[in-house]
Parts: sequence; structure tokens; C-alpha cells
Amino acid sequence: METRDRTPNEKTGEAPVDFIREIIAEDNRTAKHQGRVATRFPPEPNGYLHIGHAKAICLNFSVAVENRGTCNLRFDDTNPTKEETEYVDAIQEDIRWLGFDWEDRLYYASDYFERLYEYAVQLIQQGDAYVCSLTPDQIREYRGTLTEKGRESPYRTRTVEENLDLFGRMRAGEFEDGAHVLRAKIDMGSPNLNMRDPTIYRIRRAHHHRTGEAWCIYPMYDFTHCLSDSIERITHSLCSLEFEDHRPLYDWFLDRLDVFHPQQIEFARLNLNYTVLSKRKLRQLVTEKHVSGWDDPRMPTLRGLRRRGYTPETIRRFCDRIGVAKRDSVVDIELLEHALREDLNRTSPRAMGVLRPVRLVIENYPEDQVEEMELVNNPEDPAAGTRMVPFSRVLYIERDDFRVDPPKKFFRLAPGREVRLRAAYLVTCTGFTQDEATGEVTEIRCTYDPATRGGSPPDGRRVKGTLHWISARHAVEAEVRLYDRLFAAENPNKGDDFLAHLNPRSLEVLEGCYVEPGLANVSPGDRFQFERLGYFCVDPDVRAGRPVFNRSVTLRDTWAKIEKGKKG
RNA sequence: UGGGGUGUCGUCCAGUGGCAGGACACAUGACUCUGGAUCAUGGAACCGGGGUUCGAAUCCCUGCACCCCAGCCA
Repeated sequence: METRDRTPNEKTGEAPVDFIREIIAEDNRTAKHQGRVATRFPPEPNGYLHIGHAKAICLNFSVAVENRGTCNLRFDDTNPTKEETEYVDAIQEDIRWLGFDWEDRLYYASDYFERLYEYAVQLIQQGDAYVCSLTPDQIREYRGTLTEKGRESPYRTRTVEENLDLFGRMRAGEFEDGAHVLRAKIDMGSPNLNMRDPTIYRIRRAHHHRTGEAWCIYPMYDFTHCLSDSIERITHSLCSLEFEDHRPLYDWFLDRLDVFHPQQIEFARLNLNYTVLSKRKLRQLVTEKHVSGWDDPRMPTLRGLRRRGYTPETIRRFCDRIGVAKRDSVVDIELLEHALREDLNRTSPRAMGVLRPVRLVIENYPEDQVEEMELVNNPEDPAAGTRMVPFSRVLYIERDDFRVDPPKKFFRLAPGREVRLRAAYLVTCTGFTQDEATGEVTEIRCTYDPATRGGSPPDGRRVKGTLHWISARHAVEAEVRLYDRLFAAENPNKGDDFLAHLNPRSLEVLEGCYVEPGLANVSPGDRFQFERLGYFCVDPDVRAGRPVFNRSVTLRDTWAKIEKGKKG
């Protein structure tokens, strides 16, 4: 695994550690667990993993690796009505893609159902749990409110024998769904609602993705999670902030049962601006078809990011950079984009692609001549070598690269102006034709200077603009999908309708784009930097002979900024 | 009005009694056959009010703001 790059500490020169790594280091120092470090990533298989999960995955797995410890993958599958094998497969695939390995430590909370049942029996025997026959509404009513204490259930005083009998019959399927629940007997007067006799088992006749119909009672999260951690001898159980209130309960079960006691530590989950990360909202985007699926390149899911062209390295590096702390925060999406550019700049081969083509005719270039121009594949990586690209009399250039009436600081092509065609020749614009009705430029004409082959004028004259181009005769047609952020509002969660903030221009599909002939036979997942435009990734949707590219992210664009600034 | 948390540049993260630092973003300049990359420079913050101390982001007191909790979800 690559070295971490967290902010260096001035005094020690070492990467500072977050508060969790600090706690673990201290536990190692005091040999709390004989120096053993065991973490786990515990997803519920009821949805696809997203960038927020990546933060937790990176934390749990990295902390384990750094301490020569282990990180288990455990599916928290205690609610059969919501969980499906489709998700357990997808989750494993995504974690592997991210680059983490749980080796043979794949577990399911449902593996522990029998032991959990025995623990529940023990609780009953100790007088720490009872079967409650209140209805859900009554339970809620008895629970009290944030400011008022709760009242004890009339069933709270059932004898151990009666509870044992009832609980056994719950398991045996003698009761209707919802007729009874098993509750921990703690304190209805606790200011912490979680301690007001929480439900630990409910009757629910539903097909479970692993245990099938074997059970009709299922344990609740609070009971299951701490004991699963204990069974796996997890040393540090990392979870998000909203479980802070649950920690006393986590500890209570382990103390009452007198079993191995992991430490729960909470950290702030990731929030990203211009993004929603709640499973409910992501699901809604999919089911209501605001996106094409869980892997739509605009989705913050790992599958979406992958299809967009993100690399595992980018995501891991991003997670390293955002750090781990307890305060709620909203990370700027630009930091993610920066991580992507940084990675792709280093690794992506360059290519030329003209997205919105306009014909450029070189009047003094021989009609049938073709020259092969040598282009550098990656200036950041000399080992990537060079390639030959055909050049001829009729080319396509980017519509944006020509202006009839150029604004200040525009140093691309315009009537009378000279620019460089990348790695080819210097050309001077001699004229253009326009559509009479629309005013749209239909063709640009120019002459070239044969002495500038390769792009370097022998007289050393400076040319400010360099344009990318595609030889019309050799052009490969492509579809290009221009993606932008899915939401137009910085915080789409604000207000009661996040869909109202959808960015209407989050996807623009361009047909009739042209790319270098070398890109005729690309494969899904191949990444390129289209010079001067951005990073692009080949989509799985390739149709016969016509590649489809997704724009992962644009290049930083100083000119766009200048233009935008003028208008604003 | 109960309980649990959190407040440091625009954003994220450090700093744990001794010059408030890094990254992203922003701005300026250098360089450049990608208006990319790279390099240099700059502006920019300790929630408020008291107190302790030679010295406070850090310790104490007191306000304030924000987040989470009333599933038989996780």
C-alpha cells in the first residue's frame, strides 16, 4: 500500500494521526489487547456502496494494515425484509475493486443467529430481558419523549420461566408477527432513549437471504452488532456519529453477558457538497429514473464513480486527505476532482478528440498528401513514448477554438490570426463561411507554413495558441457523454425536495465527435486525456465500431474562468 | 424543556500552555507546442464574554450556535 500523505507534522516531520489511530496506538502501548488490532467493515446488504462507505472502508482496512492487524467484512443482515444477495455480491466486488482484502474473513451476522439466541436466553435467565406484548404503538407511547421519562411495560414483571417459555414459542413460530417482542430490561427513566428497554428481538416471517425460513424471529441491530463484534474479537469497532447514543447500550449487553468487550469509537461520516449520499435518496434517483442506474456515472456510488472513470487509487487518496474527525463537515467536491486529475494526469495517455467539430481547410496543402505527425503520449511519463497521427488538408477543429470576432485575451484562431496545430504546422486563418440563416460558421479556411512542420517555427516566432485537430479523412466517429455534477445546489439536502435541485445539465450527449484513428478499437474502462479538454473513459456501451467516451472530469480551464468572470 | 456530540482560513484536516500550519479553492507571477502539468508568491481562521497564567486555540467559568436521538431500521 502506498505511503500515506496526511499533513506532515512540523515538529516530528511525521504524518499526524487522527484521533482513532491515536487511541489504537495508545492501546498498543499499554498492551490492552496484547497489541492485537482487529476491525471490521459491517455493511447492511440493502444497497450499493458509495463514496461515504469508501471512507469507512479505507479507515477500517488501513488501520488494520498499519497495525499488522485484520479487518473483517461482515454483513449486518438482521432485517430480512430489506436485504438481498444482489447487494452482498455487489458490495464484495466494490470493496475488492477499491483494493482491500478480507482474505478468508467474510462473515454474516446471520451466522451468529443461534449464538445470539442463546445470549438472549441468558439475558432472560439473568432477569435482564423480558417478553413484552405491547403493540408497537403502545411501546412508543410507553417510551416517553425526549423530555419525559418512559413508563414500565406491564409485562416487565413476567417471571423468568414465563419469559423463557414465551421466547421459545416466539422462535417456534407460535405467534403472529408483532404479537410479542423481547426487550432488554434496563431503565425506562433513562434520559437516553436507547436505554428505555430497547427491543432486541422481533417476530418477522420473511425469507432471509441466507437462513431462508429457518427463523421467524430476528435480532435487532444493537443486540447483534456488539455481540458480533465480540464473537469476532474485534478490538476497535468504528462507526459513525449517530451511534454515540447507542454506545451505553453496546457496552451494557457486553457487560451483562460478560463477554469479550470491543471498544466502539465514533467518527463523522463523509458529506460532499453537490451530492446526496443517503441510501434512500440514491435509491429514489434510480427507481424514478433520474439516472440510468446505480452505476450511472453521475452517481456517487463506487460503481458510478468507476464507470465515470475514477480509479481506486484516486478514491483511496481522497479518503486519506479528508482525514477522520468527529465534527460534521462537508467536503468540497473539488477535492475529489482534484484527486482524480492528479492521478489521471500522471497515468493517462493523451489523445486528440474534437467534440464539436468544424471543418478547417488548409488551402495551400496538397490535396492528396498525408503526413504522419509524432505526438507525445504522456508528457508526465517519458516511458509512455510517442505515436503517429495522420495529418491532411481537411481537418476538424473545435468550434470553440475559432471566433469571428475574438474577445480580448482570446488567443486561438480568428480571421488573420496564426495558431499552431498541435505537433503539426502553424496555420493562418484566411477566411470562413457561415450559414446565412443561423450565422453558424460552416468552414474555416487557412494557409499553413511548410517550414513549421512539427509545430516549431524556424524563426522562433511566438504563437500563443495551440489547437488540437483531427484529420477528416482519418477521423473515427465517437459518442461523448459530458457529465457534470448531478445537483446544481451546493446542499441538495436542504429543503423538502432534493430532486428540485437536480442539475438539468448534468448530462450532455454529443454525437458525431471525432477522435484519432488510434482510438478506433478501445475497450471499456480505457482512460485518455483528450488534450485541452479533460479526462475521458470508455463506457461499456460501445456500439459496433463506434466508441463511447464518458468525461470523467475536465482539465482545469483558465480560459473558461476568464470568460466566465467577464460575464459575471 | 432531557440526553449525547461538535465549534480553528471559503472548505477539509493539524496544532493538546510558547511564532496558528498543510491540502483544496482563490489571486498574482514564471515556464510551457495542452489556457493542462510544474514552480514561486500572496490574501485568508482560533464561536462570544469573562477568568487563570509571564504566556491560552489549548486550562477554568459562562453564554451562543450547529448536529444526532422518541423504528418491532441499520
